[in-house]
This record gives sequence, structure tokens and C-alpha cells, in this order.
Amino acid sequence: MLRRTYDDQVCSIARTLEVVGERWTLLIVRDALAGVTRFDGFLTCLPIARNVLSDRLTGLVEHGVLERVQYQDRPPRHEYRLTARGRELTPVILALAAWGNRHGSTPTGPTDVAEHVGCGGTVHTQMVCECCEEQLPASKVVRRPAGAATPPRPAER
Amino acid sequence: MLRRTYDDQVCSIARTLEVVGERWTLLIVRDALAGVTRFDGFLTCLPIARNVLSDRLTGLVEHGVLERVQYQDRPPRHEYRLTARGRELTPVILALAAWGNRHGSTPTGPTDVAEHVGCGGTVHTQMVCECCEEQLPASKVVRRPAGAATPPRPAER
DNA sequence: ACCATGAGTTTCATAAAGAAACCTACTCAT
DNA sequence: ATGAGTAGGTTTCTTTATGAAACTCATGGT
Repeated sequence: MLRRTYDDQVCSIARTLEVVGERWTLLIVRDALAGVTRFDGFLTCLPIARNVLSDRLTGLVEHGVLERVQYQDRPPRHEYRLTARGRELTPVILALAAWGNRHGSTPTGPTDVAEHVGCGGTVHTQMVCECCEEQLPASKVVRRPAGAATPPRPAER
Repeated sequence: MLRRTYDDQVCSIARTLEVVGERWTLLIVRDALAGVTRFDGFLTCLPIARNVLSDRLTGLVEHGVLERVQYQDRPPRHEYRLTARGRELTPVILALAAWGNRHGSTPTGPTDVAEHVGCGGTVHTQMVCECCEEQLPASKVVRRPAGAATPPRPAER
């Protein structure tokens, strides 16, 4: 990333962003989830520069989100496939889509959705309390101070 | 953002990233959710440069994620409070945290969590099928091709 | 009078991103 | 056999963003 990475942030959120937090990366994952696999495929989906795309794909492969697979050899050609680990970013993508749908200050696009394989029903994310099993709105959820402020911060005013 | 924004991407994911996709922004939201409100508060939580923090906070206020509220006037001082809209980013943060916990290639930090106000139970996100109500793993979910390849972009180049 | 606090802004060096051109191996039509 | 086309990249160069440090401003405390 940059000189200052999120690494020193002992936090799972920062760790995830270290992998997918760079510009374009989550849109690449979005398109990969939608079935795009090839270099030129991503190029036509996204207004990204080829050198940057190259860099992002390499990074995603290194982090195990995508894998580079040869799909022909007479000129050797490769494609990028989502790994299981990559597919598990689905909730992140759905949560981003849900927020965008709700708060589209700009012309709200068509609802972006995912569907249940087989069943065909629309899938969405929700927050659930492990204890009472209730489905919760954001107003009923608070972050535990725990991982919050990264450094062992003193009392503070 | 940059010269090339995500704007032409008619997609709710891209729209969300237009608001929170810049470097540091999601970590600022993370800390805001954890109760940080002041300029210097964010500075002590995050290894971010002050000019960049200033820029991000301004952007988040413009997008209605935070609001700038005066909390004293004898030297006028302001703090940044999450709006309802900002609090609704909780599922995004939780989804990022969940992935980071699961795939922490690096020393897995303590589980980052949120709790149910009142009940005190741990809250997590899950994907649910609207039709059959089942809770689904990523392997059972596919993105509908719909929003996939964004622009009706002609061949180009 | 002097130092500290909180919230910024300014200035400057450095690292990313964007654009465009170039490269490599092939395949196919002429 | 020549030339065009395709797929997947690199290289080079220019513009933006980021990071670090210094500086501002209004006030309060000692």
C-alpha cells in the first residue's frame, strides 16, 4: 500500500483492508463474484488503468483471494479465479451494496443482488445477536470498546 | 478521489465506495463507531497525517456520515458525530472484521466485535435467503449477473 | 509572560494512479 | 509470408494523493 500501512493496527478490520482496501480492489472482487475472470474482462468492466489492474490482481493472488490459472497453452493464457477465501468476501460486498441502495444520494441504481444457489431467492446480509437470535438494526448495535482505539490508549479525557 | 472516480459505475457498491472507499475512511468510521469523536482522538487512534484526516472528515461530513457539532465555544471547538446513516455502516465494518478474523494470515488479533445494546450479546452478520430464510455460507451465494459488468461501455480502445 | 490545548492549514518530498505506447506469442485471413 | 488481430502484460512519463513537519489561531492556565 503506502508507506504507512494498516499493519500496526491490531485489528481484523485493518487486516482485511490491508488486502482489499486499495483503490479498485473491491470493485475487482465485485466483478470476480459476478463471473469476470480475465484481464481484459476486468478492463472492460472497470475504468482502471492496465498497470494498476495488473498490480491489484497480483496482490489479490498473493493474498489468496484469487488464483491465477492457465486456461490454454498454445499461447499460454491465464485467468483469475476466486478462491473460497475470495468468495467469502461476499458479505462485505453485499453490505456495501445494501448501504449504497439505501443511501443513494445519487440516482439510485438497480438493486444489486445476490441469489441463493438452487433456491433462487434474493440474499441479503443482516446483523444478528448471538445471544437472543434477534435481527438487529444498526441503532441497537455498539462496537465493544475492545479493539476500538488501536494503541493502548490511556484514560483520555 | 482520483481523476477517475467510481461515479460512472452504476452500482450501489461503487456508490458506497465513492463515500467510504478512500484510504483511511473505513478506519475512521470504525473508530467513530467505537466512540471517537474528536480530531485529536482520531489522530491518536490512527497513524494518519493531519491534513489527510482533515480531508477525510470533511468528506464524511459532506456525505452525511458524520456531522460536525460544536461542543464548546470559548474557543469554539467541534467534534464529529456519527449520523444514523453513518451508523448503518456497521454491517460493512462487521463483515470486514469477520473476514479478517477468519483469514488472518497475520497474527490474528482479538476478535473484533459489536454487541447488542441492552442484551449485551455478541453481534455478527450473516447472509440470509429472503425466500427460504436459510442462513447461507458464501458457497451458496452467487451475484446476479445484473449489475455485474458495469457500464454499457462500448468496445473502446 | 509563557506554555499548553484543540483543531486545523501550509508547504514540500515522495509514492501511487492514469495514459499511452510498447512487447510477446500466437492464430487467422489474404 | 505478410499483415492484422487477440490476450495479457510492461515501460515510461505525468498528474494526484499521501505523509511529515512546521506553522496558525484563539483561549486558558500558572
